[in-house]
Parts: sequence; structure tokens; C-alpha cells
Amino acid sequence: MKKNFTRYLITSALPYANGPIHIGHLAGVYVPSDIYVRYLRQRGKEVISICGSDEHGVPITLKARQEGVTPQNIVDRYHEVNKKAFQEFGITFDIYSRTSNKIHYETASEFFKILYEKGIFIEKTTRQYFDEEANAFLADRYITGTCPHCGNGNAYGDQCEQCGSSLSPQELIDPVSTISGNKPVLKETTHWYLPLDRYEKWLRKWILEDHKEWKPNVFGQCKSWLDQGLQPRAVSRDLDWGVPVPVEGAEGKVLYVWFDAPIGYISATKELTGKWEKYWKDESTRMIHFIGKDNIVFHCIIFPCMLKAEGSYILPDNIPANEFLNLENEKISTSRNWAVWLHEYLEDFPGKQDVLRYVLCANAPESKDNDFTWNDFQNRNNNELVAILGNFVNRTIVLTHNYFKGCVPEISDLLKTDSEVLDEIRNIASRVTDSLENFRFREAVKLTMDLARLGNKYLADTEPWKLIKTDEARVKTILNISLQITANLSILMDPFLPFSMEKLRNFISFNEISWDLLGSHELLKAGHQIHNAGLLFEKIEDEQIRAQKDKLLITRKNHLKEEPVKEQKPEISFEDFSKMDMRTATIIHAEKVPKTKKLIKMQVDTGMDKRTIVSGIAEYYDPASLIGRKVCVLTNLAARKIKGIESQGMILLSENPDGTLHFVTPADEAVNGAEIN
RNA sequence: GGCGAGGUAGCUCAGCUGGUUAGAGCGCAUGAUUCAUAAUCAUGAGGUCGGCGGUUCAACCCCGCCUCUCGCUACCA
Repeated sequence: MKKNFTRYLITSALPYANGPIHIGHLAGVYVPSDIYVRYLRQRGKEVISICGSDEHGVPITLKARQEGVTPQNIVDRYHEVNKKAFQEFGITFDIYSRTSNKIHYETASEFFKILYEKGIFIEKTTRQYFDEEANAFLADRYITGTCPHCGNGNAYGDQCEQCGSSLSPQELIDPVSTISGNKPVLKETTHWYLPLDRYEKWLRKWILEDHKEWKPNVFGQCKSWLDQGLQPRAVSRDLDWGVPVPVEGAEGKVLYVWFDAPIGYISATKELTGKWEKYWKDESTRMIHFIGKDNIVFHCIIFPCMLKAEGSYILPDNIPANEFLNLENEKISTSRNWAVWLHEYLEDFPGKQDVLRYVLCANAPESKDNDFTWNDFQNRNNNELVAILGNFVNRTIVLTHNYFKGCVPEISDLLKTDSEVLDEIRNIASRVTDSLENFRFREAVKLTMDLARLGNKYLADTEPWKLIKTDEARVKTILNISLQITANLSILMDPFLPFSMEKLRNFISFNEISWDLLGSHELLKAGHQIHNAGLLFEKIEDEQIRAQKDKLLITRKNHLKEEPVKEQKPEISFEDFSKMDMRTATIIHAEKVPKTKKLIKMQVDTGMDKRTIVSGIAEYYDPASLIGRKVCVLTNLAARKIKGIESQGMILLSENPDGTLHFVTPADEAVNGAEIN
């Protein structure tokens, strides 16, 4: 299936414009994509790199409402922050566009229209709750009402947080719109669906047979989706923020964000160049999507179906999705502020873009989730960038200045060791090339560092500082070769460490970066004058690392405190309250319910009886530690079957903003069966 | 529960379609060295390749079962 491609279209997942960029995004998507793009440019390939902000969707409207500003306001803010951060970090998109642009509205609209006119979509009319005062259909979580199962008066349209049952809005008794507080009415609404199921056969062949070379995590995920069977998927929804559905009578409807976002790649290309069609519609273009694993289904299944349905577009040739990056052993979480934010890193470590690029690449989550730790960051900087690479370059340049006044000396006779080293430059370069071609970026960056290691070893083996006293000609050869290694490094490492390599090329007054030059033994001609060396990298001290770790812990602690406390529920009468029969009780037996993640089955002594209660606390409590524990129990809650076990009541637990559960514990003096009033 | 991806030296990870003594970097120990940001170079110690069973002349790599982690999903909460 090797095709002859003559140009490249590289896309990087459009960051969602409701927050800043963190190291997880970088390691998963933008660092690999930028390395690849820079590499292609150095090879002289025709390539464009596309990215931009994804600015539609419900979360942005929610955030806007929370802050009392317009959605446009929110996306303007993050678009600027992220665009600037990417640029400063050296991510070289040819364009960083945005989906609130006019050109995107036109492109997305046009795309929809073509599919619409081809009769691709299925049209379905359903009844949804509508708020007449706000004049808007209500998303599930904008509706509250009484839970039909447990009677909780404050259940949401999608689920009841009290009894945990998942609901649909129509099941709620006495639904209320949280926007206006009014009672919503059921109203018919029509939406369009992309019948993914009709493309299943085609997808199976295209992915499972024609693209076996995709990464295992990507291929496996696709297979999983295909085996589960695809469903038609709504491409429109009732919302006032997004690209309007370009069909008569579709007022108040916009394209679903998953539909318009990938089209953003197309509109960004249009914005970049009038010749956009040769990138999107010419079979000799190789399109590659860089994404994180959360985006696999959209880029491997849905977007290709859209392109296929439209008919005139090419399909992606590869989608090297990465897994996730953890931070200090915990999942990165925006809401818990457990992240290293790019814009903050750039402030805290000015001029150290390459250090982060290097660490994130060397430890990228290519085949499985990986961990970023500040200790590792420090170690890699100090032991690899400073000690191996920076040191080798510095030794070479200093020696050249000490012995030959900064003038590149000439080669005389080559010994076997010299030839072997020169051969090894070529060898490493070709292996780096191979790794990059196959999206193995961590392997690639490791190999480039091997070239610097080779340089250090060469110097240690040949010891020019000793020979200078007896054999100057030999020293000339040695330093010439060391300088050739240095010049080769400045090309080979440029995709990974662009800032430092530019600096290095200034040290040696060299400004070629063409990949074709790699392996050459004459990048620096004898007689060429080089500049003095500065430091390529500097050590990072423990103090800085400690500060970063402290910062993480502090922001997290503050975040927990500042997490807004949930609003009080609507008033109830004393009568309502007195309906509830709550007692103190003691757990007398507890065991994990087999084959579940969270469930523990308990026997509790309520004073009145001994009964079974099933509770979802296994993630926070060990069954053995529960026995003998005093708890509060809602005893007259209707029994409910959970995993085939009848749960007779509910144990009261408090839930922290981070989701952890904690028992509400009665004082020691309370006896079993004591009423709680 | 179903599906997917992982579980390889103290740590972070490589190991292509099964084939002789399982690799790298860091860390650790010992030695060499001083041109270099006390950096470098060499040598060494460390693994029953998650567990059990099977296929095979031969398995880290194939098959089955079990177990742990992550993700998606489900009549999970």
C-alpha cells in the first residue's frame, strides 16, 4: 500500500478554546507534530501544518454563562493565550486559525449542504423540552425535577445524583428549567443524523485491511468500535452557539461541534492558501492527523465517513494518536488544576523551550500512558542536555579555540577509529530518519543523543589534550571530525531542539539545515572560523524543581478549598423531612461485590433488623476496615436491586468536590436504631 | 460484564513476522581521565520478561485461563 506522495498535509488536533494548553496536550499532539513537520521541511518536502482553536460546543456556552460573558468572549481569550503560547514554544503551524471565523462558517455550512443535498443524512423528529421564556431547547442538565425512583426533588435531566439512576428528561416528575425556573414544554424538534452504520463495511476494509500499519493502540481502538457496531449520529443540535444549520426551517439549530471541528482543518487551509484543494483533493497528498487517544473515533471513523460521503476529498493516510501523559503519578486534570500549563512554564523557565520539548518527546506516551515528573525533567536536563550534548559541543569548541584560535583545522590521515566514527554519523542519521518516518519520536530523539554520546567517547578515546604536545597534525584531524559531528548534530537535532540548534549553528557560524547534508564530513571546511562557545543548556537546580512541586501542591489545595459549594436545593417542608427514617447502625459484615469496580455489599445492624445494603464505595474503603463501623442509614428508602442483590436502604456519605466519599459517622454514644432527626 | 491498550532490571522504557548467553538510558558500585557547566569515558552488579497451563525441537514474543493498571462501553453508582 505504499503510495507515492508528493506533498504533506499535517493537522494537529484543534485545542478546545475553554482553557489553556498543558503538557499533556503537548506531549500527545503538538510536540510530535511539530517535530515531524520540521523534519519534513528540512527534507525539502512540500508541507503545511494546520491547527486552530475549536470554539463551539456546550462547555463554552456554560463557561460563558458562569462568568456572565458571551461565548465569543471566552473563545477570544483562550484563542489568544494558546496561539501565543504555541508560537513562543516554537510550534510552527503554518496557520493557527479558529472555528469562529467567517471562512469556517462558510466552509462547514457548505460541507453540510453538500451532504444534505446528496441525501446522506437521516432526518429524525423527536420531542424535547423547550423553555418558552428563554426561547431555547434545554440540554439534559439544564432540567431538574423529581426523580421517579427515589423522590429526590432535585434530580437532573440525565441522572439523579441521590439514587444514581440514569434518567431521560421526560421521566422527571414536575420538570423545571434551570434557566428561567419555568416549567418547560415538550416541543418537536428535527435533527439530522449521519448514518455511520452504512459506512461500516467500507470502514472495515479501509482500516482493518488497508491500514494495518496504524499504531496498535489506534488500530485496536478502531476495531473495537467497528465490532461494537456503529450508530447514526446526530450532526445538529438545538443551541445558539455554533455554525447554523443551512437548511430552511432550521432556525436555532447549529452543527454539532464534532461535525464542525474537523472541518476546521479544511477552512484553516483555505484561509492559508488559495490552492487549498491540492492539499485536500489530490491523491498525491499525504494527510496525517496528530491527535490524542480521546480523539481516535472522530479522526479514524467519523471524519473519514464525512469526507467519504462528500466524495471529493482525500482520506488520512495515518493517524499516529498518542496515549495520555500523567503528572507526578496522577492523571492530569484541568478541573483539579493538576497540570503544568504551557503559558506558566514559559514564564517560569524563560528560554527553556527546548528542555520541555526534549523531555516531553523523550518520554512521550507513544504506546501507553506515561508519567511526567519534575525530577525526571531535572535529570534529563542535567544528565542529558547539559552533560552529554551541551558538554560535547562546549568541549569541541573550546578545544578548537585553545589550539587553533577557532579556525577549523584540516584533516590529514584518517585512522580506523576516525573512519568508524564518520560512518557512525551516517548510520545514526539514517536510523533517526527511519524512526521519524514511522512516528517513533522517542526512539528518534534518543538516537540523536547517541550521536552526542559518540562525540564524547571519541574525544575520550583520542585524548587530543594529551596529543597536542606531541602530534599537532593528529589533533587537527580529531577536532575536525569533532566539529563535523557538531555540525551534523545541529541539523539532526533541529526538529527536536530548534532553539538550541540555532544557537549552536551561531556558535560555529553555520546555517545549513537541509537533511540531505546529514552524514557529510565536510559541513565545516578547513579554515572556516567559528565563534566562541556559550552555554547551550544550563543546569536546573533543586530549588527550581522544589518550587514547581510546591506550586502543584498549593494550587491543588487551594482549588479544593475554592471549589464552589453546590447550591442549596429547593426548600422542603418539615413533613417532607419527617418522611425520611434515618437511623444509626453498625456494619457487621462487608464484602466486595464480585465483578464490579465500586460496589460493596454490607450487612448492617439497624437495631430494628439486620439488613443488606449495597453501596458504591469500594474505591475509597476496604471491606475489612468497615466491619464494626458506625454509620447513618436511610432505612425506609425503597429497596432496589443492584447487580442482582437487593439493597435495603442507603448509607449516608458525604462527597467532596473531587468525588471522594466519606462516611457520615455518628458519635460513639449513639446506639443502633437511634433515630436521626 | 464486554471491548481495546498495557504489565520486561531500583526508576523510565526498547525488544520486527517465535531461534544461540533478554537490551538502552538514568540510578548504584569500581576504575580511568581533566579539554569541558565536578561534566566525560570504561567496567560491573541487578530481571524465574505479571501468574498458571498449553502448542512447539524451541516462546518475552502464539493459544487458553487468572490477576493488576489505563481507556471506551454497559441494565455500573
